[in-house]
Amino acid sequence: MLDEKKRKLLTDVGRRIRATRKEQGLSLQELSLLTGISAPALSLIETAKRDVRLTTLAKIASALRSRPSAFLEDENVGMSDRSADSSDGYDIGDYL
Amino acid sequence: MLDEKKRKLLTDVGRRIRATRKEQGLSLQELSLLTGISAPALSLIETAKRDVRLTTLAKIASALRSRPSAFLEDENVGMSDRSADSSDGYDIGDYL
DNA sequence: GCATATTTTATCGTTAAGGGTAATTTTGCT
DNA sequence: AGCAAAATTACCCTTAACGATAAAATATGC
Repeated sequence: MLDEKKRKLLTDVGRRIRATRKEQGLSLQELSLLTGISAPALSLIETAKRDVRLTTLAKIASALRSRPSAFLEDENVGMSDRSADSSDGYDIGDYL
Repeated sequence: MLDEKKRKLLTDVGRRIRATRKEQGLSLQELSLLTGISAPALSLIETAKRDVRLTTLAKIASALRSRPSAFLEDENVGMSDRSADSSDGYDIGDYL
């Protein structure tokens, strides 16, 4: 799974996390110490190879003194109506 | 895990999801069809018994024609024990 | 160039997310 | 009150997140 939309979401989040971490001059190891999340796991998250859980995102946001929603801010408001096919669910608006 | 802070985060998110769903007059089954997420799973999420993944949150947000960050809007910054080097501004101590 | 730090990747193990189903509880409505 | 719809809970199952470690790749500096 990890189709196009999911990829984009995770890519965006990962990119923002990395940008924030870099801004603060932190290495993955240092962020690992701050969050309790292993450096390899952080790498996977930042490179969009892992579908992070909410509490994990919260830990990262916290360590970076930010908010979880700060990494999610895209203004893709659901535009279309929602009639899904329910095969694998989703997509409704195709948010992009 | 699932300590106090995580609980609060998940409780907040679940409460907001439920509120949004109710506003739109949807049952868990209906939302299940829209999202592809099973009704039991949705129930667990809304009642803060499950640590939802990002893409799952995105599916729900999409079905509710909302944004993932809409469910996360909290002002809790920093549960961290990060030494305050405040390179960027706000240093809220921690939330809760 | 070489040495070093940082990051990525690869395994392995544990734990939990998520679907499915069924049973149970709760809510709503007449 | 009862009945139906909705929601919760409890299983089982598969898959993936996450930590740990080590190894490999990729910067970064000397």
